[in-house]
Amino acid sequence: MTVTRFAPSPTGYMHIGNLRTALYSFLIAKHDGGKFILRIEDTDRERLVEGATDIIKSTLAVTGLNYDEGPDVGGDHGPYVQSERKEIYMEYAKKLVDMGYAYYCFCTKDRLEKLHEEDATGGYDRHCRNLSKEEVEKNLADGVPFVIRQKMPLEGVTSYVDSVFGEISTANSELQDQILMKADGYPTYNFCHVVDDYLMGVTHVVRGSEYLTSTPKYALLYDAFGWERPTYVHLPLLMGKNEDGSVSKLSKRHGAVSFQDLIKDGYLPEAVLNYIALLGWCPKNSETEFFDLDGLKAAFTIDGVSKSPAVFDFDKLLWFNGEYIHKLDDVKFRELIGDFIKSDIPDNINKEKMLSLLKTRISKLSEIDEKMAFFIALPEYDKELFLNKKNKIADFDIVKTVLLEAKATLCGVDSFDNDTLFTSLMPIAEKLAIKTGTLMWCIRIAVSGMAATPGGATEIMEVIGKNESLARIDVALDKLA
RNA sequence: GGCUCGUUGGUCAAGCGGCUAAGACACGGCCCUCUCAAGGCUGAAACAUGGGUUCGAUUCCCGUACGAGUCACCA
Repeated sequence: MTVTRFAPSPTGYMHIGNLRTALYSFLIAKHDGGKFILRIEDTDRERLVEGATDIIKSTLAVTGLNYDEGPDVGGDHGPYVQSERKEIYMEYAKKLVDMGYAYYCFCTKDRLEKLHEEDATGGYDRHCRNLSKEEVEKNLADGVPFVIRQKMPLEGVTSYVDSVFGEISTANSELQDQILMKADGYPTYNFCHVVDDYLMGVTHVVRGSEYLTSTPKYALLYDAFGWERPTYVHLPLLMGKNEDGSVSKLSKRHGAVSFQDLIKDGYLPEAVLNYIALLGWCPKNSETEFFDLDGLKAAFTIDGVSKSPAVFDFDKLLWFNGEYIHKLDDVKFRELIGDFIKSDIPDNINKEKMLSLLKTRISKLSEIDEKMAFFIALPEYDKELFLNKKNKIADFDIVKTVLLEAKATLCGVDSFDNDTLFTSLMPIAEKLAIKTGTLMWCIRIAVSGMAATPGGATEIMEVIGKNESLARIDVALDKLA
């Protein structure tokens, strides 16, 4: 059975790149009907951020990436928080020492720093690699602080096959005797993720390509323990576009790059998920780009993952988001938009009508206030706005005539709905021998004060009601007087 | 700097030895229209570069350039 995991460290917000890793990891498991595990990697005690784990969990929850095993869900391989597994790692590390694949190192941080100053590219000089058994025992007995390092082979080459990038080979001489267990008794990522992945039965290790070159070290660990190596699936990086046109790893300076920032900005989780699924992966033989989670589960295969980094394009995300919003039914839309409406809506406004007018004209929920402002209050505008070449409105006389006629007609209309308004006003066009466009242009400018509006003149009047419509026409007439 | 990986239009990308080199976003034009949006049609726009291999290379190999990643008691 395919078993994958998402193993974030709780150091803050949920980066969109992490979310994509979680998504792909989830999809690889679920495409095969396998299991998806959440594991919290909190071994760096200094970078821990309060509440970060909750953000991770809630993000997975709202995106539907439900895990079969994990903290607060349980499972046969718990605990799922690494700080609660501390003893396990020490046990396995000692096993490695006994087998000759690791060793105690008593070098102080000061010594390491000095080493680095002398030769910045040299790395650790393996000073403790060949300490005698007696020396080690004595130090241990004396309580000298220690770390445990992996004993890398000095010669030869280590290779592994990545299912996205193919065979990756590294000369063992490139490999540092990396630290497995830190002086504080906690393991490093380099060690504990291997132990946990094995113990939890993870078959596919899915992670960003920044691990591509360190994976040989992990493969060596599997070999040392005599464990079968997992399938490695490294994902292309997510990039952001810089102002000077260059690209670099997607980060805060590129804009809102955490999932919660995006949501706060009015993006829909479904749209975000759909968009990031397509960053670095392409479905086989699909003519649509629209996928919900079930669609992704069915379509996702590893051979569709690309090797080259993908630049995050906010324009396309925005387009996707707009598409998702437009497809919402009105009830759902009203529910979602509620949190984003900050302004007070006066009683004269037909809120439902207004929102359905706006629904197809916004691309993210946060645009709502700005887009509906003119319904609430007539904006300042200049009478020049009435002039319009396309409708052959070259002077204000015709505008005035139209508005006077419209006012007269409107006063006698009681039912201010779109259809009634339209059929009531149309005779004016006939009477004045002008086009519908010309007639409605004048009225629309008067009731909106804007050159471009969501909806036509009659729809706007339906929203703002009779009194307000007439009042706005009077304002226009005043301007033209 | 060493090592590793990558390179198809501005962006996401299909392609897996022979194609007029798909599609999507963004951009331009036209249509529709009660302005806008949506929708329909349409246009411009790409195989980094030099060598091979081959009857034939975007596709395979090597070099170059460019880009990225990585070289922590961080993950």
